[in-house]
Amino acid sequence: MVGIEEVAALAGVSTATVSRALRGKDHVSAKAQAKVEDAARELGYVASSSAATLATGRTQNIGVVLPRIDSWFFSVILEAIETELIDHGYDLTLYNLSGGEKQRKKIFDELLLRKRVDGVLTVAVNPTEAELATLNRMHKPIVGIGGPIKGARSITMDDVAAGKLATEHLLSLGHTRIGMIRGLPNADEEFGQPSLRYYGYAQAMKEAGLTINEDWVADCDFTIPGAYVVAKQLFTDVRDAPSAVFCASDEMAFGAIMAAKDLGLEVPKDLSVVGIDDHNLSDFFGLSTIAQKPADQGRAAVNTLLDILSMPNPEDHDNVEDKKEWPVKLVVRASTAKFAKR
Amino acid sequence: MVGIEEVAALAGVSTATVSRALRGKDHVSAKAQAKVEDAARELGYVASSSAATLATGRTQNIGVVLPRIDSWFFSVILEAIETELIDHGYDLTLYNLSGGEKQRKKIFDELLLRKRVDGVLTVAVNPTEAELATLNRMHKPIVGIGGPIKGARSITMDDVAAGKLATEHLLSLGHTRIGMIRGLPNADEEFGQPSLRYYGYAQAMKEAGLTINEDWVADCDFTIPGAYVVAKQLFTDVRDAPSAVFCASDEMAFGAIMAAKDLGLEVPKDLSVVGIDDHNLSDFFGLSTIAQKPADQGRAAVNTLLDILSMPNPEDHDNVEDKKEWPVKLVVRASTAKFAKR
DNA sequence: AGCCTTGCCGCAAACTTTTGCAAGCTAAGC
DNA sequence: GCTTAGCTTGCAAAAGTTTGCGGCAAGGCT
Repeated sequence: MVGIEEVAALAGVSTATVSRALRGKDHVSAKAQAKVEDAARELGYVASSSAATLATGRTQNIGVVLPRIDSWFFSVILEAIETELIDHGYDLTLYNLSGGEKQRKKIFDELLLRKRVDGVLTVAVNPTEAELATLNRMHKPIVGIGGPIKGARSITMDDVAAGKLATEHLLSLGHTRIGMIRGLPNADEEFGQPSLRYYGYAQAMKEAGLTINEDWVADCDFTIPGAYVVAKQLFTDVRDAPSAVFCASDEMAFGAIMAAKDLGLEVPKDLSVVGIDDHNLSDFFGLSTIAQKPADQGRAAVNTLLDILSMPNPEDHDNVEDKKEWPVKLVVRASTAKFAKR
Repeated sequence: MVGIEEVAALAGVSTATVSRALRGKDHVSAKAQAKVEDAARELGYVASSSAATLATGRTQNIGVVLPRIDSWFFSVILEAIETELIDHGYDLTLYNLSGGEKQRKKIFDELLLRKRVDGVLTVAVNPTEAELATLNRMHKPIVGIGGPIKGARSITMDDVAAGKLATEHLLSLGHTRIGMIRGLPNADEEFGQPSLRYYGYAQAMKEAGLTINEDWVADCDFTIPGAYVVAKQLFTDVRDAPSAVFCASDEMAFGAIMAAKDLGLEVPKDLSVVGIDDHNLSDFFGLSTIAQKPADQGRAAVNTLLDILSMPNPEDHDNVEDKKEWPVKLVVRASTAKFAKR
């Protein structure tokens, strides 16, 4: 296995010069630089990251923790994070929490602390006080996406505002009989998005002087099939069905749209549907929705984390609360229309 | 930062004993074991993985390379791989190739070789000879999923057989006018699954004594919207439309089903549809399909890689070609039925 | 009682790189 | 021509763990 010494020998310089030349940090004469680079290429030398880490204390590696991967939001965000990290010369080690509580403990108590990562990015994960404390003790900065983290930096959209915006869109079209398919409170999300989005809905309804018909509000598990089932009930069960429905996620909106179609209802003539996400299939379904651009959120999170890491003195790394509101935007497509008496 | 020496001091033993006690490998007296564990817990000590790597040459870390993450197959497989690796005490560092050729070169030439990973897992990525050679030179074993790798181990389903099985299912139901929506040859897949699945279809048709109507074969980009568009054409354009269609992926089958519905066709009465994958939404759509169980494939790949790594002598690591066929299974649901004259 | 085996444990080398410090060299200025 | 400044380079220490080898103690056997 070829090490830095072989390269130094071949280039006729010391290992110190090799190290400096290859990283281009310090001043090295052009001649030496060239000799070293040639030698390194010839030998196929690439530095051992463990040795470098040991010497510098930096791993050039970020730990990313998320509850699951196999769903639209998480996979999109993960892909964006990965690409952004690579661009900045960082590796990504992945931890998904789908293995249960024991695995979570292992990840936070051991894996993240093995001096294997310089910092941590969490997505829709709410670290406990204890978890945050260990991270802090190790001076590992953390930034979260998809939910405010008490005592740390986070990038998160305003779920109440999003829910309100979606509902107001329906209101502005003249709808008054507006239902909602909301997420189950104990879904993966650890931050109560389900309730927050419902609050936004409730708030908008109240401000419009409308009361909420509880029969028009259904709980659902955030999946297409789940929404299909509750939507079918919602649109048939009650004598007086809603003329519009706000779904707490785009995938649930897809289920609702398909349910409506199967019931012979036309969207948006008979029923307006609005979601939250701007899923990559939303365009296909013609779904009006609140865009939250997870890929951009991921990139932004990477950049704030890397900013923190580039600060000169380590005590600055310590986690301080700083919640950055992520803007949301209404995207109007073909699933919403002016209310028309049936 | 607390190191092994502090623990040794507090426990009143040498660092050697601490190391041995904490990993439970060597024989350590029960008393010493307890003392060390207490001390470590008290100080919140956890070993530095870089130092351990430097000393042992093993990283306890696997590199996983895939073309994308934001699609069903890849995210499911990635999640399974991650969980399996954690269970075995390994970390996962993730490389996705969506950043283009330059990024790919960087990943294979630098990142994977920094002695940061013990082995490599690729999903639907076909390494070039050169890439394979560097890996080999570094004695990094590699195992691939989703396509045979020349000169390395791989786990892959038989795409021809899958296509044939799907088609034969339709044939066995009495269909003769069978179309196919196949994938575009230059999709992400680097192995030509599109053509392979088509060969299976063609073979089954030929063996049944049927000729293929080229008007009933359409190319598509493996997406739902894409399939929706071509399916609509397929079912209307020709005077004599097919009575059954085989889609090279489940997502394309979903698009086809929705297209049929929008055209007023009933599935399976007017049209039978079969796919490949067993996507998690296939049940919802009632889609008959060929299951390929990506999560199981991922776990199997992890285990063969870990088996290789646990071999005593390093020369055994060298990559040898060994293609393991992954079994596929027909899952019959509600989207296929006996052919009935319209 | 002495010897041998067995089981634990500690010493110190090894793994590979980075970096502070000091020294060497070159060129410029007086 | 000599001094000085500034750039370049090398020496060697340091980072934190693992592990082969040898020593030591205790217990069993003759």
